[in-house]
Amino acid sequence: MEVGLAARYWGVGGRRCGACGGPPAAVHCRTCPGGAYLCAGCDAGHARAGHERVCVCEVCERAPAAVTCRADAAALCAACDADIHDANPLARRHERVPVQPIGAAAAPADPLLFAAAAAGEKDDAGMLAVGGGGSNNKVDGKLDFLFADVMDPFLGQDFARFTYADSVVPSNGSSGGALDLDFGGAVAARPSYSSYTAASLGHSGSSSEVGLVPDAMCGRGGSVTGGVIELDFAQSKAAYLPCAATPTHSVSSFDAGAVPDRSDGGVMAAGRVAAAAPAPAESREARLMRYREKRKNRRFEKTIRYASRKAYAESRPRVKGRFAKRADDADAEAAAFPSAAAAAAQPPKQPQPQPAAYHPYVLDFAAGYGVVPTF
DNA sequence: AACTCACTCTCAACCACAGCTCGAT
DNA sequence: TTATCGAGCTGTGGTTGAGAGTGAG
Repeated sequence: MEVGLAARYWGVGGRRCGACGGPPAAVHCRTCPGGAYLCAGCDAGHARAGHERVCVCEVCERAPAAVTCRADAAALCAACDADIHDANPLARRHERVPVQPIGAAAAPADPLLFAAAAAGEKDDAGMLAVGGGGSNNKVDGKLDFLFADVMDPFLGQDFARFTYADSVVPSNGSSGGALDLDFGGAVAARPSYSSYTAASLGHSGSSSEVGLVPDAMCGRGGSVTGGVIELDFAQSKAAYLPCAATPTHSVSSFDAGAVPDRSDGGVMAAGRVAAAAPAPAESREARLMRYREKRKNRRFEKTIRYASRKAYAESRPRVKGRFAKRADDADAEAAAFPSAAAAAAQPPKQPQPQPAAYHPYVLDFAAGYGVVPTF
């Protein structure tokens, strides 16, 4: 990546508040002559005056946000939007909507927050609810979002809200050791660990290119202590998890982006993160840095959560791509697929040429019915 | 400009079943 | 409180067909 582009992505040289010159600008006031970049503190007066303001691009922090990307949960200026979303086909599919002024009237103002909540999406609804614990101050709640105090609890997490990314795997329904975020009791969202599997965690057990998520991350055998996930791979899946043989998995939250780096806000116990309130001590820069790091490390490859199921699926007989009953259940097979059974019963007119990748264990059931063991 | 046709590309649905979850006992 | 049981759910991959998109005529 070019230096200039990297500088933009990492927010180097973000705008300072045009009013006080102190903290980084968080909003851009359209009402002020020529526009004004304001920090949170200085923005309060403009808010009271009813000025029309939009948040600053969360990537470059140098231009007013033009669009809101729901998949990235970020407001981006036009240039950053183009850079980020032209990067690959998946990114191009991100749904983006024009950013709305902060003071705009309630409901559909920011689809990222409000439309999603209305649609009943738990994670986004959680973002809304976290704003002030079901805040009765709507304006403040939105400002909190803009200043990352709402979104931040999610910045360190990869949620299933990246619903347009191919790598997303719905978290399973377990509640055991899964990371449940309980933001003031308003919502319990389950993270998807898909984005930091292969590279971040260093687990790549499958023969394919996909990442492998250890089951311990998915509800069993995990513990969270002090921002570090300690995975106990000896607890389960030792039989088939390739990574189980090297149980030295202690992943820092920075590396994995899986656990919010909170020293004051969240109470982590028994695999449950209770972040009752945003962490005021953590700077916006740090949180944005973590968000960008996570986005940078995002993986779009398909993620395998259960290696055993993959192995079974690969070894399972198929009919036209669909799973079929086991080959040893021949009678049931004949009943289910009489044409195939009849064809199989016919002696071959000519010896069938063996495919290039012929495997002695491949059973050819009427051309197209095969058992492909992977062991 | 509007329409048809052929072709390419994308993506959801389908299937069986081991393993998991969770409520009941 | 703990253990056990069983019903129901989840996730896995290759193929296919429907639908969208595109370009030529």
